[in-house]
Amino acid sequence: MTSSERYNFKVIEQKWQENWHKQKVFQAKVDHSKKKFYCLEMFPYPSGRIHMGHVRNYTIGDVLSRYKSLKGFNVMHPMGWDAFGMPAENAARENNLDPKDWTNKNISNMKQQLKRLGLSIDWDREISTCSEDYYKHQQLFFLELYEKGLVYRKENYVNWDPIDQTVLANEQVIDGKGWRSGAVVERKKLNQWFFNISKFSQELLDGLNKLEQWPNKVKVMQKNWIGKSFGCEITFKTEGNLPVKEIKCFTTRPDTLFGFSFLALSVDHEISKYFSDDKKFQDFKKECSKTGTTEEAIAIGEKIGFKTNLMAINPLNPSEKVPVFFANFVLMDYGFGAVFGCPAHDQRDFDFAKKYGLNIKTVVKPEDKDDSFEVKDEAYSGPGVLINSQFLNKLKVPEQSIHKTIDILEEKKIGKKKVNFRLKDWGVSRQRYWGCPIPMAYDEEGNVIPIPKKDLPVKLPEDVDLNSKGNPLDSKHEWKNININGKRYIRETDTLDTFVCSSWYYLRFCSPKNEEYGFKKEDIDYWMPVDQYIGGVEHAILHLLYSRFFMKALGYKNDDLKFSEPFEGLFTQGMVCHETYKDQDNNWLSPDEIEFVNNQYQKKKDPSKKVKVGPSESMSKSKKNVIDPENIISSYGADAVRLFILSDSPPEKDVQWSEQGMIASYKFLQKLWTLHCKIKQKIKNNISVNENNSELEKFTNQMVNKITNNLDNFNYNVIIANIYETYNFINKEIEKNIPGKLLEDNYKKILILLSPAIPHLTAECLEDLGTSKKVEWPQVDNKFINEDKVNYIVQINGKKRAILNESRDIDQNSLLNKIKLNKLSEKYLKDKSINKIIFVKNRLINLLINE
RNA sequence: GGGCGAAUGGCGGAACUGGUAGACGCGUUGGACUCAAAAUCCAAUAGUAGCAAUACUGUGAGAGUUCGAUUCUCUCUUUGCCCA
Repeated sequence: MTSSERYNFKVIEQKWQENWHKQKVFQAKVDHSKKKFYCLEMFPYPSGRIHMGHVRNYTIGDVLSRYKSLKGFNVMHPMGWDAFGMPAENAARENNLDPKDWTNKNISNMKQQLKRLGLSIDWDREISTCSEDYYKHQQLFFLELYEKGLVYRKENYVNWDPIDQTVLANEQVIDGKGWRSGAVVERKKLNQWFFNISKFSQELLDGLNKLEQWPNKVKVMQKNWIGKSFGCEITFKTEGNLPVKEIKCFTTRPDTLFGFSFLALSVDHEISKYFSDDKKFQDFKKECSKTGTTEEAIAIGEKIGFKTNLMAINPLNPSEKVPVFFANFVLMDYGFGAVFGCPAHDQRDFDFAKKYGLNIKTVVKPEDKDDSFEVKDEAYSGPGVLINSQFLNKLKVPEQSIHKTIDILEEKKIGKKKVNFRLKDWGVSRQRYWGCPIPMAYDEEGNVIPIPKKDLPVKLPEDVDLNSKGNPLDSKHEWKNININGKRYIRETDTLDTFVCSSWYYLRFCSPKNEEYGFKKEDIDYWMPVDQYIGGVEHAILHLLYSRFFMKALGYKNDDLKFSEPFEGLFTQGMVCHETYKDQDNNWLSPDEIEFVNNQYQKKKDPSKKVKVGPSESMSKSKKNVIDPENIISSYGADAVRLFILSDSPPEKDVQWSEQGMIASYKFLQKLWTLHCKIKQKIKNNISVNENNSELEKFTNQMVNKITNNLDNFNYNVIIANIYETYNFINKEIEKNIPGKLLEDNYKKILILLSPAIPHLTAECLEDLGTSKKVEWPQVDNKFINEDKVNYIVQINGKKRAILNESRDIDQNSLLNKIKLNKLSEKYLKDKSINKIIFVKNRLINLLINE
């Protein structure tokens, strides 16, 4: 392309993308002489088309990868596909396709789209979780974890969709109904496979402290999710007509034991076996199953109970006996499925006690109230002092009371100090076709046997009937019935949760082609851990916690793994938002259906219809406020899109999509090219002047400093501002006479500074200047950072009155003398005495005078 | 209800460990070019007063610490996210 032409992004972007591809510029190889940098963005689900969220995510990662690479790191920046999951199965069913074909077609389409963004990805490492090459290793990991005792099978409640005959994830239950069938979801017990993640609760919690480069909020979320609570296990003696002598409870508030007024059990508590013939209890149990399984549903739902004839004895006050209930708000997963109720100091217990007319005894008063304080309309759960609690009275709640009570209970051998975690084991069974088969089988008696490792992989069968009710694998008899060592078995037909696939993919990228095992030790020893992981904050808990667990599980009883945390650095980017539009009938409208005429929005085909503009929300198909990246890239080019998506907001915050902003970025690149042509001409003319123009050099060095700092701190929006600043400066500066060599050197440095954000245009410019060798990130010459002259702020009584440009490191008295020579002193200091002077070296001077 | 964060021009947002508030972009206004428009270029753009130099006010509200606070502390308001 010759300099006089308008910048043609279509030609140039394609040219460089091909160039990078042919020369394998981004191919990563283990090289122990260089420091590695593993940059990973969360891999996409192959839905068929990329969306703006991907553009933002991968642009951020690309800027980082390119920058690190220019800085001399050996960068690995891979990409793959989170390719198992329900959408493929649904799409396949609706359109009568094979999920595999559907997925692979989507992958190839999305790959093309990603390539058009000019990402510095090593495509030789591409992986797809639905390929046999990937999931066979996952099956082996499953067996390894099984051998280590980290995988087990148990009965558990699930959200069951009675129409689709399938298990639903919590997020697929909307208002208590199945998201697709609309059927009322039931709680059903199913045998499922579990990963023993709770075994690592403490480790997962402790590990967070080491993750210095993680956003604090993510660590806090994980900490809350793991939910370590410190409390006490108390054994209550019981009396009644059942052969039950005692019930174990876990509580975090043993100090309120004197306020004890009932004991509540989960309907699944072992005691429930004595009620199996009790019709009323069974009805009650059915009623309970209508409340969802989430903690929130339980908190909001009405509290109901079923009274037993048992009485529990307060261990600290044996004359006191309280009723034992089954209650819907007690979960078998928490503690022992039994809690003691103290209505005065827990709102849930309070509501329950009111409903069943139970005693409400106040045992904590706020510090500022006297001992006659009584809980009336709502429970009091704040801090204070214990009252009405005999020997526990006057203890401070919670600092003293909990520990002290536990000590007493331990002494009396009634209770035991105990730590409890909220984190539950990870149920990984899914009753679906399109997932990784679980390599297990059952004999005729239902005993479990792992599939022998030599028989792996358990391949997902093809040509299944997706329209069959329930799990399609169940009716695939020729696949299901197998023979191992001459004995008949039935395969496990559940497949693994797709979160399992994404829990170790970062390892696979290190050895994507390794046949024998999921990774090669020498590869992960070099590349792992991931130096920077980038993705949406919506994965703050599950995916990141599961990945952390998987790493620990692989390292369990295995000394080969040298690290336990997979992601050294984490960055969570914000979403891409757009205004929402509705017509008069409250139907969502997409941005292409409307236009802006005469200061108002109207429908394109029907200008008489008014359009309501709603708040800007994250782009989603349901609200139709999506912008298709492919169209945008076609109209404006990859560099322009990259520039815009980075420019408007800090990357960790949401960004507002703006067509005007997009156009501005596009125009700016045209201006940059025009400037490039001017500069090239100037270099060519090579004016030899003796003038020593150091302004350009100074600016360049300061900009190297600024952009480097901003890159290091993820201030990518500020980098774009720096790029604009640079343009503004140079565009003016080149009007001056600048020696050709000086101009060329500085301009090249600047192009390198811009290259992580806009790689195609800068590559073209560098080539146009005849740069052929590999470029490096420029160094800062500190003499340009610390200038000889400094702007001193002159304040009088704390108010800025002037700025004096004086020599660096000037002392207070010299500066004061300069001020006295200035007209400033005439105005402000005449006939006034200076009481005090505050002098900050190279910054400011503040004169305090009498008014 | 609990935890964490946020609040700066018309808008998105800058401001290093307390030291020139509003970088940069969008929008708006005026001008140049043009028969005209688009594109492009130049200039202005926190508010109030003033012809102006300039002065005063100003970072959600109120207090506090300080010579000096967008930045630190406390209270409140609004708002976002997570958990319930």
